[in-house]
Amino acid sequence: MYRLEITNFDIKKIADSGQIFRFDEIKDGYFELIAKDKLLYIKEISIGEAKNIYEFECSKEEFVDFWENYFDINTDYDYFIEKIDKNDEFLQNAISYAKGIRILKQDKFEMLISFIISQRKSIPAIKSAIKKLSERFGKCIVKDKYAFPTLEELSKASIKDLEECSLGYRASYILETCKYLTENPTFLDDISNLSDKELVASLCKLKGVGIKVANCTALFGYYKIDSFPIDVWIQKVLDKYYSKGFPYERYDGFAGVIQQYMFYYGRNADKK
DNA sequence: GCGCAGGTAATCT
DNA sequence: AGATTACCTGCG
Repeated sequence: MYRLEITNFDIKKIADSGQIFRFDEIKDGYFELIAKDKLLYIKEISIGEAKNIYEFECSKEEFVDFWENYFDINTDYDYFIEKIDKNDEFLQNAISYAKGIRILKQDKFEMLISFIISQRKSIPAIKSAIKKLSERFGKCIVKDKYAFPTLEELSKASIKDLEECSLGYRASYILETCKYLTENPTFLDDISNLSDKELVASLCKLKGVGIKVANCTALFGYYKIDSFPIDVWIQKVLDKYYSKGFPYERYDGFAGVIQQYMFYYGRNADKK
């Protein structure tokens, strides 16, 4: 057990923020998360004005070794929030609603495949496809819980196997991407040294990866927090509130954090 | 029953 | 370059 009292950290919002598909509230205030070959349960103890308290069902060592970095605990999100334009009404609303979201440091390969799957799918459908894929090709962590498959594991899948995981036309995208990565085993690591722009361009070379999927992979798999993925929700926000242009320069270096606040608020609160 | 969902690639103007 | 369209499947 490891208890944490912390600001700008809200598990429920993070689980529902669209950056992760393997994080669920399985009972009220009780969460299940699968990352790499780790399974973690988290209990919400209290949600406060400033700080929230959580109990992580793991040792302090495991938390410090892995989860602290994974949850981006040591980044000062107040710094980002203070930089937001006080006169920007939409962003101020978004912040008060979405405060608590952090950018998780997830696995590159998992993010790439997950966001290839995500196209033209609703979140429940994405989650269900990833679950099937993991159960079929990933390692068993404990009974009924499976890790996301590694490249080696997923490469064993035939097009038929993949289609059976409700992937539809995305099956060939995943097959070809796995094939390319097997032939170029250091590709995903090598491109991490590139500039954000070159990283996204490199990812776009993969079959089934366009600008949106590449940006999501960069933001959530490479922690390139300046990436600003534009999906239908963000596009709606941009059209409605920033028809004269969004001030990207102002948020240079952390636009992805702002994007997450905008997305969460736009999708969950600012409907229509 | 049927339109559409956190897009991409191919094929047009 | 920019606009249009097919694409699998599951959920509402």
